[in-house]
Amino acid sequence: MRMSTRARYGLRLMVELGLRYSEGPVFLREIAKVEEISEKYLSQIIIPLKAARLVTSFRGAHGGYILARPPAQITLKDIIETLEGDFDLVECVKNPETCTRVSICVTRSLWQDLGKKMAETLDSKTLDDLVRQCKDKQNCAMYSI
Amino acid sequence: MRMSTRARYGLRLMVELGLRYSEGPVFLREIAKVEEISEKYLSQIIIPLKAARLVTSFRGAHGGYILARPPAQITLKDIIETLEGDFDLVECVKNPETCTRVSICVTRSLWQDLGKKMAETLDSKTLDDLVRQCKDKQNCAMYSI
DNA sequence: TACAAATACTATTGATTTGGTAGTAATTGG
DNA sequence: CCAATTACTACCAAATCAATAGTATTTGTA
Repeated sequence: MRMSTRARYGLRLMVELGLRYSEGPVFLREIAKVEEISEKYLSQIIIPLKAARLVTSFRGAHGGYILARPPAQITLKDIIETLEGDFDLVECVKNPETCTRVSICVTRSLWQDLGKKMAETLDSKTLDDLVRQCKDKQNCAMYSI
Repeated sequence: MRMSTRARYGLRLMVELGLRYSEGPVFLREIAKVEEISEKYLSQIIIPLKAARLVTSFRGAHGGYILARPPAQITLKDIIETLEGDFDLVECVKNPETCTRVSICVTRSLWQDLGKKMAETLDSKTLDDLVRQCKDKQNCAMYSI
């Protein structure tokens, strides 16, 4: 069971945006360089983050991206859910009508519980927690330029 | 984020074996019928469960499968881990040497935490919990024959 | 001992998802 | 006007998923 690179890269992207939140819009190129991720790929990953209103973009010269709100107001659940989809581990959790066995199946509630637990765990942490950790390390990517 | 059908079918398979644990070996054909899953596919899924010593098989006429130990002694973590792989959500959790950024990356510990939480959640439940739920429902698959 | 019924093993396959790349269009500050 | 940036569309190779097919092996029993 692995997290997709979309979610992994996207989270790193958000951490970088969090580190520079007070400095205004950041070029994707810089983040790509610092995080050693393809800029083209990051530009794909950031689309859903924009759509979810976690990130705001500015086009044209001196454009860039900035968090739509302070890192402390963005939970990791917000981010992962946007990039990885919801935490309904099986289809029948959200759409019970897609399975004829829901009334007799005891596994459904397990998947429901597990998904809820994952969501809770991620909802209890904010982007700011990661940003602070990064700053505490003193050697996080953005500062090593 | 979805659980694979391997894990979903495999768990249902294990619940059925749990329901009949006291009755000796069960034919895969019967479980396939009751759970409405392809017998051929189930025969693939049960291989890792056997390898993990969660299930014991008997070949030949009047063969079948039976749980290797009582349902109360099999956690759901045992089952899901066997079918879905470990709970290391990113490669670097288990193999830090595969990423040059582990020393500066703050996302690694998050993935580690989340994986651990999932494992804990599943480790706190046993197959017997699901078997009991099924029996309580009075209408679980094995009883509806 | 032959046979039927079951598991064990090996290979294949179509569909989907993943993890990107490439190229062009649109926007905008200077 | 131009350079720099985001936005959009299309494409693609590789891996994974969800099976299916067929054959081999084992074994209780008639």
